[in-house]
Amino acid sequence: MQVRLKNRKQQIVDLALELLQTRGFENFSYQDLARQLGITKASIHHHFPKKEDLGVALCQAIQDWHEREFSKSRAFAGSALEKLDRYVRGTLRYGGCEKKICPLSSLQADIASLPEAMRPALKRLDDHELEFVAELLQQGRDNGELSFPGDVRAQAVLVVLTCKAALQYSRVHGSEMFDEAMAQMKQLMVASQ
Amino acid sequence: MQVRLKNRKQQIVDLALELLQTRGFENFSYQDLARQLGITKASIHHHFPKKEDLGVALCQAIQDWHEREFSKSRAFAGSALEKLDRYVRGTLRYGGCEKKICPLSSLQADIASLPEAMRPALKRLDDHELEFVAELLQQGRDNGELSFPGDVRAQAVLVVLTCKAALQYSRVHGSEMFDEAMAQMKQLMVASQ
DNA sequence: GTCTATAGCTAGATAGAC
DNA sequence: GTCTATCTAGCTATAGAC
Repeated sequence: MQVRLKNRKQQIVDLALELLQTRGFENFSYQDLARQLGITKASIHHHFPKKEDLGVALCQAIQDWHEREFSKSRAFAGSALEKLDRYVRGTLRYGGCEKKICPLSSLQADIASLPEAMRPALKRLDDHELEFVAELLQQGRDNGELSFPGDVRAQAVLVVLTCKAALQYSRVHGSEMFDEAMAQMKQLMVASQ
Repeated sequence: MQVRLKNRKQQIVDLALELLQTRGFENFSYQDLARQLGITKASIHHHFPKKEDLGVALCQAIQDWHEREFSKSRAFAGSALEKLDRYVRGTLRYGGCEKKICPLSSLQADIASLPEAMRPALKRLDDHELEFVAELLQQGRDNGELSFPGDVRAQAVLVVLTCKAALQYSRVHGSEMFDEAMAQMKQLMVASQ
């Protein structure tokens, strides 16, 4: 029935997103999805004929997540530092635990093997995120909460890059490394110049 | 003959390292290696019976590279900033071009699927690299070239993380993003406090 | 050291019954 | 929408000839 179709599709996307963050796009299979959902591979193929189709749906799901989170942040009546904290502890992680990295980092790592259709989507998602963080930093610098030299965009690149890599490292070295990196980053942006 | 054995083994490791940096450990096969070297899969298995054995050899090769590069840097009579530049443009890249990321980042991304034997090796390699960069930053702060708040180790984490992520991003967004991130990072370390 | 041949498995994907 | 059955292709790995 139509109702279950949507639910099932959503279940598949949710699980695939989790496997993307823990194992990478090329390192989970329709078999993995089928087993964990209690259905067969053929059923997954019914919803997403090719894995590439699933990949595109994953990008769309991330896009939706971004849009929800970014507009929540814009509506949130807090300081730039608080918003940045919410980004670091929430948005960036996509409901993540210690074993999950950012789904965009995961896709970047597999870029050479990724289906062609996913690459422009990935680039757009990265750009969208950078734009959002740049907006945050701009606000913070304007009202004096943050201080850093140079271009806002360049600093946004630095912040986003650090967050992503910190998630990747913390999977190998423990979450203290994530906290250490975030604390140092913050110190640089309130102490500099 | 013994002489060719060593050469062949080295050829395999060199090529595997390149594929590790471009595609990831789980995304190249003995078939890929065999094809590009003009031999058969069975021959690769002669040198590295299991893929895990090849993986361990890759870690060892990276370790050797680190040791060579780090001691060259220590012997180099330049400023801390110059040494940092050499790290960013040379050591970090492992002979890399625009399509290659750091081999350690690549292994981190695949951590969940990696053979058990490679994980402690990966952690040790990361730590070794962090130690080296911390040493550089310490020297730079001591002689007044660099200035940054907080712990040297924490700043080293920040620098290394940024470099690694910048390589990953630049594969998707072009090398200008790498340059932009490095420039901003440097600005923060000479301008702050 | 390199080869042919092959085992055993898993991947993505499709056809067709229900 | 989900199933069984099946296909093709790729993977890691091994045995044994040369």
